[in-house]
Amino acid sequence: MRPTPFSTQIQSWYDKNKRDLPWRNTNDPYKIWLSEIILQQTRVVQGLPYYQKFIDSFPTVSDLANAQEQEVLVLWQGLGYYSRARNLHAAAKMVLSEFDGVFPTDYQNLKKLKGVGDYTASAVSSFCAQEPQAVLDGNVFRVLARYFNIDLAINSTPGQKYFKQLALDLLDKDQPGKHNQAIMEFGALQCTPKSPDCNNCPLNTSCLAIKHGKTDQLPVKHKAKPARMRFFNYLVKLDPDNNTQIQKREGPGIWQNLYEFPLWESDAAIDTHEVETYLNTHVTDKFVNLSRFNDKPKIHKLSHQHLYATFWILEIEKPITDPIAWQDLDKYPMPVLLTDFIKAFKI
DNA sequence: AAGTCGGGGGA
DNA sequence: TCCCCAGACTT
Repeated sequence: MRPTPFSTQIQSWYDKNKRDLPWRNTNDPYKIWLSEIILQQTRVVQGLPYYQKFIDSFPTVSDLANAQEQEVLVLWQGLGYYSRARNLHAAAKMVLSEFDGVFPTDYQNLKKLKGVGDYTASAVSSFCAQEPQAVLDGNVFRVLARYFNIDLAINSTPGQKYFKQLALDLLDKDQPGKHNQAIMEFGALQCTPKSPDCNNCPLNTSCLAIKHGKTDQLPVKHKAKPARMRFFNYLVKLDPDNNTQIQKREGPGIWQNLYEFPLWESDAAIDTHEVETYLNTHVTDKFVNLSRFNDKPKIHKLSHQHLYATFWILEIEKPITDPIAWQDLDKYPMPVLLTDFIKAFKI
């Protein structure tokens, strides 16, 4: 079957404008999958160094499966959405246990892997096995919404169904992998979210958003509810040997399986006196000095939470019972809020 | 169907 | 400041 004019033009644009990215120079489904997990909700420039680190540390899916989760999380540190890293590791183990170490390339089996949803299964199966599956990511939503002037919300159920069918109708079944990569690259480089370069676009004569002057209003997306505020008081203990104490964050919630200093979450900003009261009733270590590291709360913004963090330095009288040497902190995966503090704090 | 899960960067 | 980024999972 002949590709649609849309696909032909997109692929022609792709031939001239595609970036040279490392995961485009391989057919190894393990590497393709790894790149797709890293790139979920993540810009290429941000994900690129992480991809290289993972390939260097774990050249094969067996290497990844045999690692400790903590190693994987340390490598993932700073990239966010840490469930991706936990699921990545679990999926690698599944490949060994359920697929005899052979990474699947078909949609149905890919979808069984933890962390692999419709997008990633479509991407890997179309790239590696030329399976006729249409990808639907933020780029594709934007390109299709504009080119066909569709105002269904991309984060509504009717919108998802409509765009999925449209993407499938447009797919070049003979070259689904190239088609999918082309439309995503087109969205990333040409049909950008803000101020797209429509004057220099090969589709500008047939684009319905341009025709109706609605390019800057598409795609339509329902707004997220505003973030909630949280107040984190980190108790940074230092004993006479310059050892400190950290603990693993258990689920549910943010930063599962990452480490942090002992945390007191309060329902408002706290002053020194209130911290002293808290310490006297909740912390058994005797401290010889208490000081506040940051005068104003450090604001750390996540998608759905705004964290107001204060670091309290506690000089402890006796050696800590479960000590961590300060210089060993980098062996533990931690959120950026804490690695920034550790970087700034000099003993 | 709505909420949750990070962090960074562009305008 | 707001929005988006090669989405997936839970409730």
